[in-house]
Amino acid sequence: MLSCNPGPLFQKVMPISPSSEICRDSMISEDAICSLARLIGDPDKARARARKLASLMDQIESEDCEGEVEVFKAAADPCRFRILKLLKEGELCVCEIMAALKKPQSSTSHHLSILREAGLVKERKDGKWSYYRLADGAVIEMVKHARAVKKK
Amino acid sequence: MLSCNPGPLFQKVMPISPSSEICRDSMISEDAICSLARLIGDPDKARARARKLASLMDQIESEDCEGEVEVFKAAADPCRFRILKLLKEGELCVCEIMAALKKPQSSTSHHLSILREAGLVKERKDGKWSYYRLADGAVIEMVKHARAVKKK
DNA sequence: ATTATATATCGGCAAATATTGATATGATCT
DNA sequence: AGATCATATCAATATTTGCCGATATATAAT
Repeated sequence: MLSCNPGPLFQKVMPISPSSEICRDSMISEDAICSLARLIGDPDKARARARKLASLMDQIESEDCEGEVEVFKAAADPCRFRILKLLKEGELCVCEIMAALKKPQSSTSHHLSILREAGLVKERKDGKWSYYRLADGAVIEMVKHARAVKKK
Repeated sequence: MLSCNPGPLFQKVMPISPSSEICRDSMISEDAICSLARLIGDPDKARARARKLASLMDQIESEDCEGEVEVFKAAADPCRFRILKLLKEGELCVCEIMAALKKPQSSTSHHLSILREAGLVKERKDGKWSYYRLADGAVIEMVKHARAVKKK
């Protein structure tokens, strides 16, 4: 996989080796260390970079990101994104959303359940009707920034 | 599909019918009109609601949302989301990202290309190395709001 | 009670996406 | 030039996701 095996480059930055304290403390892999070998000629920089990478890796392993990913997944579909835009104007019942999207009832309901479980929309039952609305102002902000990203 | 066909409920809100000016002007479907029948006993409210829905539908048909959806799709994957978090701390080369994610080179490169094409990250070439960084502050803001959504 | 209505859920198929080894490209070093 | 290295792209497979008809559930009207 990694073509970056211990070789000439690696030898030159020996101060950072698999046996160094950076490796022991943070479980940083030999491959990772190895990739730092590109900083030839400056072992100090390489060491600093290894430390940084090590701390990033620790952070990544500890934090879970399933929640955020679920939110993005929910918004990452044309139908569901349109639903979010519809709901910006206020709450609507499934019937109306279905009509606006021109999708069958089962599809509409399914998309709504994904949005609901991800926390993007909230449901309010009233008799046999279900009304959906945006869960939070954060949803609108998120969409706004997504648009800003794409603008460039 | 729609069980909401012209029936007793529909008859009661006849003022809003497929032949009304709302229908003609905005291509609002009979199904949509029909779904408004739930506002029985208040044709004025129903008419207002039909107009609102009609304008929402027009808006939805005209605006394209592919850009935003592409941004969300790019962020909606655990690997790619981790990459975004990694890059919050500054630019990294593919080699380091690959090491931090513990994914093969081809996967890492592929994910980076998706992030790049969606506009979330930028690339800088330096010799044989490619350095990636977040494209914009808007990316961080977007992630922040996604987290806020999930917090509840 | 029976029927009609609004929504949710199931199930199977089709389309999209992720994964990864193999190969290609392009840069650097010897 | 030839070898090595970092990254990108290709191609085949595996997994996930969307779609929609059929069915289930629950509420309200008759």
